[in-house]
Amino acid sequence: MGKEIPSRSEDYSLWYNELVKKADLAEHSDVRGCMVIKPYGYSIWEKMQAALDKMFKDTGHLNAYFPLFVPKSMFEAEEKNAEGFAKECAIVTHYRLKTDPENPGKLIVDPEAKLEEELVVRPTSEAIIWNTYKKWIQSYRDLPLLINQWANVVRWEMRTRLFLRTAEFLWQEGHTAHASSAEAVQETLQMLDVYADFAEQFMAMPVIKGKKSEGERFPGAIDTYCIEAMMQDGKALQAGTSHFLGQNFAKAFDVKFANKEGKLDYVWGTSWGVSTRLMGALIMAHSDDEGLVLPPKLAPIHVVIVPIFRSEDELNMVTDEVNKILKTLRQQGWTVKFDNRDTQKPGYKFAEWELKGVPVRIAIGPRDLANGTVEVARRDTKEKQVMNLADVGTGIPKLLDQIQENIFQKALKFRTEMITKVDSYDDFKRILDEKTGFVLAHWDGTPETEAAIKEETKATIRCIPLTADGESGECVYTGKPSAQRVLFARAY
RNA sequence: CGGGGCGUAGCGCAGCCCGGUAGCGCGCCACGUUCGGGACGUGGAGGUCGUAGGUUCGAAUCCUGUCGCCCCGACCA
Repeated sequence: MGKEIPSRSEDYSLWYNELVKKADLAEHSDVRGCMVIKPYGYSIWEKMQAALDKMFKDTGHLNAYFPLFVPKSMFEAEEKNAEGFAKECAIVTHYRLKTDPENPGKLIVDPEAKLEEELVVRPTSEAIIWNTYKKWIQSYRDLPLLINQWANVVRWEMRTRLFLRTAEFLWQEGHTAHASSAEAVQETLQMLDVYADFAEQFMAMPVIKGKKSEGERFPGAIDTYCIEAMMQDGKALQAGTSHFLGQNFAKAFDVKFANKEGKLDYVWGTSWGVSTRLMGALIMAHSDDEGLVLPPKLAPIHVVIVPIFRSEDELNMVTDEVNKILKTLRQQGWTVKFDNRDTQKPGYKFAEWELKGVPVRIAIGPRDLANGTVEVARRDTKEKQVMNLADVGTGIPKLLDQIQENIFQKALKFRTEMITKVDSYDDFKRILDEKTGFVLAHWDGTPETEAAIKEETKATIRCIPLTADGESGECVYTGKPSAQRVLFARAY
């Protein structure tokens, strides 16, 4: 009791918020705009980190760590980047507090402890990292430099939402330096692929790869690529970005290298990142009115076993059988939880583990012991089946695979249905209002048109898809020529 | 920053308009009955009513200030 969440149809936003809290993923802290990520939520993040970290290392990257603070003069070196983030920076101006002489027991900022130069709490780390790279790079032999860092960043957002937009969030940011433009572009696209693979294979969330329009580009980048996902309420979510920085940061921080011909040149850069926002994406992509639906590859608990018993004797008999199942499944590397609490009834446990999105539940009681079976329930479809005890070792892993695949296919089907081609502005607006989702439309390529459409419809260009069909046409807004359709949507 | 809402027991809330011994549900503790889809009974513990000041014989309640959080909007690589 008391764990019900509102339905998606009733109030999607409320459903999301309540789900995050009731499933023990995160909660608001008393610090404005900041959240506490609770153990269950954090363990999902750790799963994401582990998978991504391996992918980064498999593509030749190494982890490092750079400071949280960026001196203001360093921060402002790359002008566009600084300008882009200026409005949402937290600044450290002092380094000491002291007792308030007029208010004993309270502290005030010590005016005598003012920093000579303010420190910006990093909203992103290009500045501090490129400032460092200057010292690390002299020759083409030092390139490519392939670094990633796992860190927290702070962006003073006016309005926040758990996981989707918080004032402080966790992420990874890759920062690489290369000897040629082509190589840097290749890196940018490679990491975009890594993100897309991660989203689809681990999160079971289909994404569309594309390039951002000028207006949505990362400040300081030449090109920003992204993966865009579709949420169940028809809104898009940017799930990851990969930037080709050109020589912008190298020039701002004077990072030059001697090439094979002995001539000095600025290095070419990339940066790319995904954040705890992926948690929000994961939740909104799959979950239902009963709670979380987690893809097995990211579920902290793959299988929960709920014993059915009336007496201690019955529990003991069930436990003997459960121990065998635990051994079998754990040997295969699955995380299995045996929920043998005698303080909650089975029905309560069923509901609770459904809320938490555990992919497979096994119930086993006296009836099963007599028949040599277990009851197996899958979270994604809520279907139950009776499985012979002897088959558990092969049947459960197979089922987990099926669930991973089913979740992805379901999301893919939904995403496909939520893409609509439109050829007139009337249709464009109607689809956005009535059907929602992605709208594929022709655009004349100008920032003015993009801004006007955004102003009138709140839809933004999510991306210019990389898999363009090459179909030319006329801009839905101005009627001017367009080389290809771009993807519009209202977005988080 | 504009608009709205809320700070009262661990959580969710009522009480405030109309000042007079601080309540309800869930949770928690104990015991018993229960246990294959969110159990029930009985008893019990738990609150400086965000905070500072004012009015009053008396303030959760009225007044003033202040802090914080949430929601909607603007903003958001």
